[in-house]
Amino acid sequence: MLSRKAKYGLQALLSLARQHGNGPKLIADLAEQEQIPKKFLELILLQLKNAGILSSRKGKGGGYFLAKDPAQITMGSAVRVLDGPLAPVPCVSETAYQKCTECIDEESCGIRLVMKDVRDAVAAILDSTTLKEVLVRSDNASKKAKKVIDYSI
Amino acid sequence: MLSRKAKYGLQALLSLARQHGNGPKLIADLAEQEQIPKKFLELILLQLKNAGILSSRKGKGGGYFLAKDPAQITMGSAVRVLDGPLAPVPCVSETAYQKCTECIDEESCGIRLVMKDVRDAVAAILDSTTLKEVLVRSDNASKKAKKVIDYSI
DNA sequence: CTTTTAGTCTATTAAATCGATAGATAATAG
DNA sequence: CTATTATCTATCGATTTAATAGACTAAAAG
Repeated sequence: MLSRKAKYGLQALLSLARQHGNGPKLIADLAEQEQIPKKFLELILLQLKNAGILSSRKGKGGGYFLAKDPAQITMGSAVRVLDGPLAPVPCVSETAYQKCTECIDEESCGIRLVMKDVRDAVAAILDSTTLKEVLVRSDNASKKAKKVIDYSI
Repeated sequence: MLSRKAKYGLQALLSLARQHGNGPKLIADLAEQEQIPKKFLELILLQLKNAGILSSRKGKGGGYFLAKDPAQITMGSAVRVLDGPLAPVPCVSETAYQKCTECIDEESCGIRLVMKDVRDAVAAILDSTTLKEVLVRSDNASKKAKKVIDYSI
């Protein structure tokens, strides 16, 4: 399950991606537009900044902006920053592997075998999907919905 | 992330699947063999029973056993019982759909589009993997490991 | 060089969830 | 009836989550 924090973070990233190139955006504006508690959003943005996904400028004309191109930022990287590893169990995580304390034979653990498949499937999707792609897909979906309405007139 | 409860539950199910047909197994035995706190395991097994995955008998000669054949019980069904929906966000759940309160246009929500893919991928794996298959895969992995050892003698 | 602007840091809180435990109760076999 | 074994209800402490508060720092403007 995606935490509220991660969801807020993704919303903010997508909003920043949409206006990428038009200078920084204020936390306050972002909070209002996306309906996110401002103080909570501060922490989230800071975390994304510390992870190298966002950059910021202080003072007048300041705010937050993407540190890289929207096509260079994956959903997977953002989720990992905000919610931790994608793997359902630590013993199949590629980025934060941890051995099961009680598991005797990791190689033949059935749960592990299945959960490894799950992790790989999730990672394949999230690590290959960039903010740019999400915007495109979202726009296509809007357009499609609009078209349906147009036809119905 | 898989909860400890779900992990314990899957361990118990796999153990029961392995000796399916040989009568019921005591909670106490299961708890000891799988190194699970007995009282905690009671609740887990009960939950699986109420979901129709396990059956039980009280009194002497009693215990827990699978309600269906191991090839009829999927990992997905067990995880849903113990950890709830597979979907990372409720608005893409097939079994427990809930609308996002704040989301204006669900159809074009980028986060939703991606998370729907994630849900589908996870569900495709877990809903198609049965306890029986997990046992087979686990045995194959053990055999393979053993073979490596044999060769090395 | 002072004021305003806007991000940064540290701490705290309330509520929810998680993992686990305790003890009483109900059903079944012999 | 008695021993056995699952079932129910309640509770507990620890952790995590979501959110808030307030002081601090850096940059820009005048």
